[in-house]
Amino acid sequence: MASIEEEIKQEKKFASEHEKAAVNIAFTGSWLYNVNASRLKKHDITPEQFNVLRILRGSYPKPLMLGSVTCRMIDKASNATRLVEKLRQKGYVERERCETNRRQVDIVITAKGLALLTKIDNEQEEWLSTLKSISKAEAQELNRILDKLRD
Amino acid sequence: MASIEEEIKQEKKFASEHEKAAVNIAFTGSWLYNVNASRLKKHDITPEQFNVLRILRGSYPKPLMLGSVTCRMIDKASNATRLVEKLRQKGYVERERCETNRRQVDIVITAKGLALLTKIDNEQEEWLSTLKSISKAEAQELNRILDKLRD
DNA sequence: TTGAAATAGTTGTATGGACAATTATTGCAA
DNA sequence: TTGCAATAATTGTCCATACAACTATTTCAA
Repeated sequence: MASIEEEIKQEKKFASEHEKAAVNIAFTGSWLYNVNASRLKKHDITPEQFNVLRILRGSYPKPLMLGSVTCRMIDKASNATRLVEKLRQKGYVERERCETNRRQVDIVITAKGLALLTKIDNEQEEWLSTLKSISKAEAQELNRILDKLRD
Repeated sequence: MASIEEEIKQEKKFASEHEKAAVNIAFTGSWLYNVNASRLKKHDITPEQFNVLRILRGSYPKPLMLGSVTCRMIDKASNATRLVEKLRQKGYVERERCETNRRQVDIVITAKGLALLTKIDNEQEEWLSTLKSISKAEAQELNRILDKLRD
């Protein structure tokens, strides 16, 4: 097992378990992101775009306004506009100005977007196997501690 | 406590604890990054630049070649060149072509860079308090599980 | 000895995130 | 009623990452 100290070739010990945990979360998050990005790459889609598509599938066939997409995103950002525009150019989503409140923009996933997600679903097992070095109980404990950490 | 489902306003349950853990790591990592970025902002430095400076302090007064900086970084990237250049412009590091192997570039932290880190060290307690909602034992367990996950 | 392979770093382009300024629309209170 | 504040989205700028192409230097084997 490669400890976090070995991974970042750190000579000195961390000052505390808490500081080590902060680095470990960042490092593991980055590692996980790259594994995910590489499996999505063959579908010509980024993890961020994939995340937005899954959010839209969650509300399908009801559209979501842009702000609702943003607040469900893993990385809250102000550039949902640009992410959605990329997905629109690829034909995975459609945008329409909301008629009842013309400030809003309604976004809905297309049949092509749904088909892409279905295709990726079929590879889900392979992707999840990346995480199988920990047990279900350990995954539960991990989730519990991370939720508590953000308190 | 805000569970990860609440944080991303997910109606459906995750298919598995493992999938939930993957999202939880990404979400918590992003949250932690933003807390860190905001405390470093008053020093006009980014978390990535801060990380590079700490790496250079770790080897001070011995310089590190660029490749050694890269392999110690949390986010391995190919743009250590540009990160170091930003730090050089701010006067925090110096670069010099290595005389024994002219392909390499030696990088060393300056007195100004060391002084900046000392100043930030003094705020370390405040930053670490962000993580204090979990106990030391929980931090240890978290580190154990994350190390195992990357196996 | 010499030229191909390996090593170390740099640079261009695309993607995404942070933040601030701006536009358009709606709501509301004096 | 009107004009100011709030809401929703867009846009510009900067920083960072991913990846590929490229330069310079060193190594090594035919």
